[in-house]
Parts: sequence; structure tokens; C-alpha cells
Amino acid sequence: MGKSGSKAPSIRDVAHAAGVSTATVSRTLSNPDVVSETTREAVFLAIRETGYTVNLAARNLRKRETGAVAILLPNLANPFFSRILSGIAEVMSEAGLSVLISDTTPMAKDDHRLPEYVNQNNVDGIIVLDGNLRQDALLNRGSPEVRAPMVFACEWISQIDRPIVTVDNQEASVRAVQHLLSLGHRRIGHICGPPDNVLTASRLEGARGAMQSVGLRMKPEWIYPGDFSLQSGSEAAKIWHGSSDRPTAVYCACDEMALGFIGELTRRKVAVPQEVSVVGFDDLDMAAHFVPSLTTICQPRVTIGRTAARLLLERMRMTPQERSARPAPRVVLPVKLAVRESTAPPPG
Amino acid sequence: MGKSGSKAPSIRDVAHAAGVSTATVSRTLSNPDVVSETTREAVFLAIRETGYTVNLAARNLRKRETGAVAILLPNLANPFFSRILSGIAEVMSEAGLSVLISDTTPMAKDDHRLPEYVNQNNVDGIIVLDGNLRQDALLNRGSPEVRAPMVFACEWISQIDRPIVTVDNQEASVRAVQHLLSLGHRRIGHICGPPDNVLTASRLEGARGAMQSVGLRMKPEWIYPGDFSLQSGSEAAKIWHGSSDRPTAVYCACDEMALGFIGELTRRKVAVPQEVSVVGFDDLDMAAHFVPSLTTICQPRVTIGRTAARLLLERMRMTPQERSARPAPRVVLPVKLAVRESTAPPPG
DNA sequence: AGGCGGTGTGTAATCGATTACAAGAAGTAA
DNA sequence: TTACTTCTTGTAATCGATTACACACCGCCT
Repeated sequence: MGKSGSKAPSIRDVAHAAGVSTATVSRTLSNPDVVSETTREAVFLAIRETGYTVNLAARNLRKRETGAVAILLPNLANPFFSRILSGIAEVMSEAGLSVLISDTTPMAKDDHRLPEYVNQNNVDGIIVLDGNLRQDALLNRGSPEVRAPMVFACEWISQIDRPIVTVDNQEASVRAVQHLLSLGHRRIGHICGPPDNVLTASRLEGARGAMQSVGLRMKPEWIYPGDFSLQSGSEAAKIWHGSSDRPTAVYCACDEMALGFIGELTRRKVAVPQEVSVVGFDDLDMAAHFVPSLTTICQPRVTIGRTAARLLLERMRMTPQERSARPAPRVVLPVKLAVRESTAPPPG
Repeated sequence: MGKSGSKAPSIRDVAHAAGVSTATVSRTLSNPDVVSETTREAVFLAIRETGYTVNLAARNLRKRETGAVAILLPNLANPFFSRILSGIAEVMSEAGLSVLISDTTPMAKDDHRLPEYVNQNNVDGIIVLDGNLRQDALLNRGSPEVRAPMVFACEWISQIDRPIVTVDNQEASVRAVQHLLSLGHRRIGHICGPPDNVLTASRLEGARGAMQSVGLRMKPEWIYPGDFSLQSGSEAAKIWHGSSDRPTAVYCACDEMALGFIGELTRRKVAVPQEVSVVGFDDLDMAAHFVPSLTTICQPRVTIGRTAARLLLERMRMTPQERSARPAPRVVLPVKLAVRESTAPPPG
């Protein structure tokens, strides 16, 4: 099979082996119906004999596309993103596209430049999961429409008008807080996301709004700072534990903080949910297995990934004119409230 | 800045704008010292004016390389891999290479074919984190040496002689079990990894060996099946809880199973570590925040990723001859035992 | 026989960057 | 002035696949 030699077989080798021209080989591969039965078989045989695989660089150069999409996400180490990636990877792999993952954390220090390859001629599309990228990193100064098609998922940048796949964060927060209210809680606190995150405000506002609509108020000292990390959840627990005027329930902007919060409280012998109820956001795998299992807003993460991927594929099929003509859709996916053990009526 | 027009600026546009030839532009970019001061400045100015970025497809076609490495991993949704990826991405991004991530789960059903682009002419190197891939998927039938350089990390395929980055799983298991023995445990069980995984046997053997070396035996009924999932951990807990002849300590082949195990036990009012001690493997972020916090083998996941990446870069710089001449190294990274709350002396 | 439509195939241009080679300019030594 | 470096630049071939265009061939109709 194939000479043990040096370089990979090219389409010319196949053409030679099959006794046809390179054009015919190419046609056989891309559009088998136009070649005759006998040629087709000869070509397929030659491909098998030579072990030929198409050179994507050459194809991409010629077709002016790259066969790859880039995913920009803030932190690859965060398990929240892994299922989203999984959904994206699934759809893209079906579409025959490869997925290029780029952690944007290094870019923060390395200023506002994206890696060289996330460029209109190196990827066919971009999915952005990071709302804190600098706007000028994502748009070409002179001509924004040249940039590869782009969609946002989960987070977004308000100034950039592109399709967004998200959940209704405010509404979800309302649901979470209403659940606590219906259990009888009147003193409800919140652990916030990072200050510069687009989601932080809407989750906080949703919670505040739900309280206000029943004539209650969320005291400022019940609003704990956070940054989506386990650590910040346990910090909040320390504050909660150290203060006298405590909420009886805490709604957390993400599961990691909720679990960090509960962990620290349990360690301090504060019983959840007997002494304080906790609601999370995201429904990480761990949420259902933690003790107590976590009542949380269930974000359909795989669906978010799949939807963003499909939306991007759709936009990639459009011409730039069509893209800018058609308004960027905003897909809002439904959430569920998963009620588990971490919420109960307030003490007393 | 750049006409609002249709296609991305090419090297010819830059050459034209700077009044030089394309060769000079190319040289300015790849080897600035060989062009004169004045030309260099003119070219850089023209690049800025046109907004030129190199077309990687063209470069790769010409240079016969791709500027990308592929990572094959069994399950993108598993948080265990995210930090490893993070380490890989960090090193690769410094080296100017892009990282192409491929979840191998779909390949299991889609038979033994890797995605089209993971081919010697579409990536410059491959990092494999999945020991269950079929061997013929990774090697070309006729000429294995044509395939892009490859390294294994964490898991590997014994029949394929390639560099491996791993920890000493057997030794780590010995450490874990010795810790339990030193606490006074004599009845120690094990939750296994999936049967077809390379790590499963070494972790089980390590545990068994540690028992045997002090004249103890691990009863077959204390060996619980598992598959690295939270769920399988709670299944094991049900079996443990339902049997009369129980081990007083259980060493789990991964943290997820350990946490699932503890979660289910706690739910059944079995106190950990008072009634049963638990040791995990991996040191997921969650391990330290769980209640009780988990005693576990700490795998340096980011370092594993970085090391694998550096090893791959090194192999990529070698000629195929050098690669096959030099034996494939096996890098064994040290683990630590993180003693936390989930282990204590046996009851009574 | 001449013309026409349809198939199937080959020829050659093309995508954009790199680089071997050649050639011109400028400087130095004889 | 000629010969010979040294430095800088341009010309053109090349990487491998795709595809517009042309052409050869076959069968069929008038």
C-alpha cells in the first residue's frame, strides 16, 4: 500500500493511478453523479490504494473558506462551558466543520488582539461566549461587514448587533425568587456575578423586581459580591454568617457560588435548608448530587450550544448583504426551575 | 481605511500599496532584517492601511503545514478534561498554534473513522486523551510514520508506541490505600473505572497490592463497578448500603464517583467519614468544597496539559526519522495526596 | 448528410503566500 | 575602468484542489 516514501498522496497521484485527470477525481469526490459509473469506481479504487485524503489547505484556499469555526470563551476550565461546547461540537462536526477553541483569558493581558487565526480568512464563523471582550477586538475598524459571521451565546456585547442565544435571565430570576416567596421567605438575598458581566445586572434586577412586585425590598447588605467562582460563594457565606441581619434565603447567580456558599455554611454547622434556603443558576451536573441537592434554574446548556451552532451555520450560508439586511435574531430558550432539597420554608 | 468592498486584502494589495513586490512583503513579515529600513516601514504602513492579515490556507499550502494541532478527548462535557485543555491551549497559543478540539464520542458509533480533518495534512500534531480509540483509527494502514506526530496524555493505547504523559496510577493508588491503612482501616473497597479503560486496571492493582503487602485482601464484593460518572458513584453507594459485609473505607477511581458515592450515602443518613471513609482521584475543584471535603489524589491537570503540549511541540520539530529513531518518552508526573475531611479512623 | 442536445472528460486558470534564483545597484579593491 | 562583493529587490515556480470552458463522442431527428 502506498510507497513508504515521504509525502502524502495528492489528487494527482490518484488521477494517475486511476488513469484520469485531476478534474475527474475532484468531481468524483464532490459530485459523484456527473462521472460515469466505471470512472467513479476506478477513482474510488485509486483513492483506497493510494490512501488519499483531501488537503484542506488547498481546498480552502481555492474555495475561499476554511472549514473551521472559532469559539471564544472566557475560561476553558469552567465546567459550565463544557456542555455548551459539547453541543456546538456535535452540530459542527455533523456539518463537517472543525471547531477551534480559544480561551480568551490570555487575551485580557495580551491586550485587545485576538489570536491571529481568528480572522475572516481563517475561520468561517465565530461563536462568542464571552461578553467581556473588547469591542474593537471583534470588529474590524474600517469594515465590520467583512468579518466572519458571528453569534453570541450566553453572554454578549450590547454594542455589537449579532444574533444572540440566551435564556431570559431576568425572568428566570423572577421564577427563582417567586419560588422562595411561595415558601414563605420574605428576607431574600443575592450573590451577584462579576460586576462587568452582562448577566449580573439582569439576574439581580429580576430578583429585585420579583421582591418589589410583592411589596418587599432586597436590603443592600443582603447583596453579596461574587465572581461565579466556588471561592466567592464561600466568601459570601462568611459574610452571611458573620452578620446579624441575615436573609433567610439566598438566590445565587450561578451554581458554583451556590455550592461554595452551602459548603462553607455546612462546615460552619449552619443547616441548609433548615436555617437558610439556597437557589442556584445553571444546573451543573453536580447540583443534583450535592448534599443537599441544589434547587436551581436549569439552563439547557447543550441546547444553547446546538442552537448557537445552527444559527451560525445559517448565517454562514447567507451573503454579507443578507446578513446585514436581516436583523440579528435573539433566541431566548426556556429554563426550568428544578426544585430540590436546598430550599424549604424559612425557620420559625 | 480599506474599501468597504468585497474580499479581504491579499499580499498583492499590500505590495501594490507599498510599491514593492509580493516577495518583499512576505520577506518583511517573515524576516524583517533582510529588507531595508525604508521598505520595511513602507510595507508595515501599507499593511496597516489595508488591514491585511495573512491567509493561513495559502501559507499552509505552500509551507506544507497547518498551524493547528488536534486534541482528541472522550468527553468534552467532563470537567476533568477542562483544565488539561486549558494547559494545552496555553502552551499552544504561545507557540502560535491553534487548537482543534474533537470529541471522540460521536466516533464511537460512527465507527472507526476520525473526522476528516484530523489527518496528516490537516493538523501538524495530535494529542490523544482517549485510550479507547480504535488503533486503526489513529494509524495509517500502510505507513504509520506518515501520520502527524502524536502524544498521549492521561490515557493511552498500549499497542501504539508514542510519548505518554501520565501519573503513576498504581503508585498513587498505593498512597491512597496506605493512607486508609494508617488510619486503621482493614476492610477497604474500591469503585472501579470503566472496564475497557487503561487506568482501571492499574488503579485497582495498586489498591490490591497495597492491601496485600500488609497481608490483607480486598474482597471481591467490595469491588464496585463504575464508569467515572457521578451516577455510578451513587449506584455503588446503594450496593454498599444494601450489603451487610461492608468495607469501612472506599477508594474511588475518580472524584466524580467519590462525590456521587458520598452524596448518596449522606442522603441515606450514612455519615462520612464517621461510618465510612472515602478517597477520590483527580482533585476536581469541587473536591475541596464538597461536604465533607474530599481526601483525594491530586493530579496536576494543568501541568499534564502543558507537558503534553510541550512534548508534542518537541516531536513536531523532529524529522520523522528522528521521531522513530528516538524512543517515545514516558513522562510520569508526581501526584500529591490531599488529606481532607472524608477520611477518618474506622468506626468502633 | 447535417445539425443538435446531452454526456463525460481533459485543459488550464485560479486561490494567496513562500522562496529559489536572478539581476540590478552600490561599494570596494585592483 | 574593470572585477568582484554585498545588499536589496523582483520574477516566476510552486503548494493541491476546484471549476469554467472547450471538446470529443454518441445518438437522434429532419
